Amino acid sequence: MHSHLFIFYHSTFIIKTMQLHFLEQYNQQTKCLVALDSIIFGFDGAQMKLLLVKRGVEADHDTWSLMGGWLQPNETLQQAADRILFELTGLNNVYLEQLFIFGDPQRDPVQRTVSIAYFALVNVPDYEAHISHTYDAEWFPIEDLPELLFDHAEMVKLATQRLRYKAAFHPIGFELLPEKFTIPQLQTLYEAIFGVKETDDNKRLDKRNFSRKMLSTGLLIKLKEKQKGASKKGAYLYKIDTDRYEKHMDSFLNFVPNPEGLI
Amino acid sequence: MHSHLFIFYHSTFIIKTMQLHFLEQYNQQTKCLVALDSIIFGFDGAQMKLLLVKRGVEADHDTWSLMGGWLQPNETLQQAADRILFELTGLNNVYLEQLFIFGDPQRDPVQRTVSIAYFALVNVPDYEAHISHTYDAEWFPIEDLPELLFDHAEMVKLATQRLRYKAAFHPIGFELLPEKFTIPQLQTLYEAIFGVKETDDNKRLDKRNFSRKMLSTGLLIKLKEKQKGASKKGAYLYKIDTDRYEKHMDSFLNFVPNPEGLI
DNA sequence: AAATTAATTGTAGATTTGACAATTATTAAT
DNA sequence: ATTAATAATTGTCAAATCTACAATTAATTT
Repeated sequence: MHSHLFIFYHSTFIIKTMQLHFLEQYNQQTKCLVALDSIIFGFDGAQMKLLLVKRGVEADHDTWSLMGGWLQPNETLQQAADRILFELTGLNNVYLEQLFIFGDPQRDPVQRTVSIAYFALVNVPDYEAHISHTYDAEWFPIEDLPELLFDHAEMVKLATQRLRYKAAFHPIGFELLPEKFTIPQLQTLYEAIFGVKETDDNKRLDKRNFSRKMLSTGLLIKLKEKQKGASKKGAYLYKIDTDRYEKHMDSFLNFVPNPEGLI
Repeated sequence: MHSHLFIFYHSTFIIKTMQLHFLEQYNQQTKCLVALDSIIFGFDGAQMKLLLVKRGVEADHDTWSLMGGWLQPNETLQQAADRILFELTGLNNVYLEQLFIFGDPQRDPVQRTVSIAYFALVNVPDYEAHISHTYDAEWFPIEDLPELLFDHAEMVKLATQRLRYKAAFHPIGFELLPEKFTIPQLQTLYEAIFGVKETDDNKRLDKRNFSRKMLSTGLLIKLKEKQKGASKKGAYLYKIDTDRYEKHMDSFLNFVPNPEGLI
């Protein structure tokens, strides 16, 4: 069995014939439905969450699903992912990053479908009210997910790995926090990303080392305000230096000791 | 405009009706051709190369292409990528890693196609004779590529970035070398990955530091043999500790000083 | 025997890491 | 008003790693 390219190159037919064959080759090929499924991670200040919608289809009654939909004829993949997320949640201007393409022949029992998985990080409180009143998406603790549609659980697993990998070497996750945040909040986020519970005292990161490393990136701008209420002393608020962040996204620091074990 | 999931959840039709709508939804969706294109990097001891085939189609006469073909009905994406590479080159047992999916509506002028890009690393001399005598694929220096089909140049660019990123933090690229190799060969490979020419004396990596770092991974097994011919003294040959390599693929060491600038 | 070539190996200062606890600012309680 | 309680902030030191630097070694060629 040879691929079309191979056949073409060996072809000695005249141009017209080749062109015919050419189009035939295109038409003979099986076509697939192309879905886009987005894994939306959220952080509420303590826990990592995942945004899901309920798919009320008979075959998959009561099954929760990632933010999914179909690719339309005249949009790019990125546009499709953005549009679908907006339609399902009202979320806009979320940076969706391509994760992986899932295309097992049996992954969708109805019809052969390849699914392009995207993932994104958002701050839960910023959107919670909006989402829950208007749409049917809900946040679930990442530690306690319901059964998911098709291979969506596998997608979540891979996205979690990718998130941990990135977090271990890059200062990321600021999208998961409010615009103004404290260093302890940022540390709690990092611990949540790596599945360290607040009670796991021995697994928590060292405050001194974390703070030192994070500040050494030069990406955080210290504000004069302090966070009120969360603690008696109050922690200084920081915001991110957006310009520097864009440029130094790929600056590399091990934020997690011995990441080999964690990833 | 609402996605199918959204519509379903709001539907109050009875089950039968829903099921009808459900299938209709599937059928209404546009289907795409799904292509797989593989970027095959090679190394001949001095230069990074890219494996291309000539696509003899009228519309793209004399245009070189990545190793591409169509997804067949009953194969996984990985199987399809493996099969296509085998059909075009005879190469077998090559580790193809998923890179990205390209799906611009206009990327294929004939018909809407999404293309899943894979990339792989192979040792040129191991396969050169085989490939060039039997198939129509050819190696090109990465620095001097011909015009490529569709968005294949973009794919190559992204694959190069990914390769550099990985090489900067992981001991990789052994697939690009013969089974037995020397440290200087490995260093030349690393320099080639980052586009450092042998004449760029100031950009070359430091021999002492590179050797120390690479050996500190514990992945290299020193053999008693020396490489003959390449130099008067002769360099010791090494092989890779495959078991350790599989386990420690993700061990992290900066192999390139200041990688931020390079990636 | 000498010259040539490329491989191999070493070191010292600077930087970063990781493992450790004391101090400080604020609020709540007495 | 004083004290207790809570969580934030900050510091140090030894070990490991990084970087920038050049001399020595093993073989071949002259």
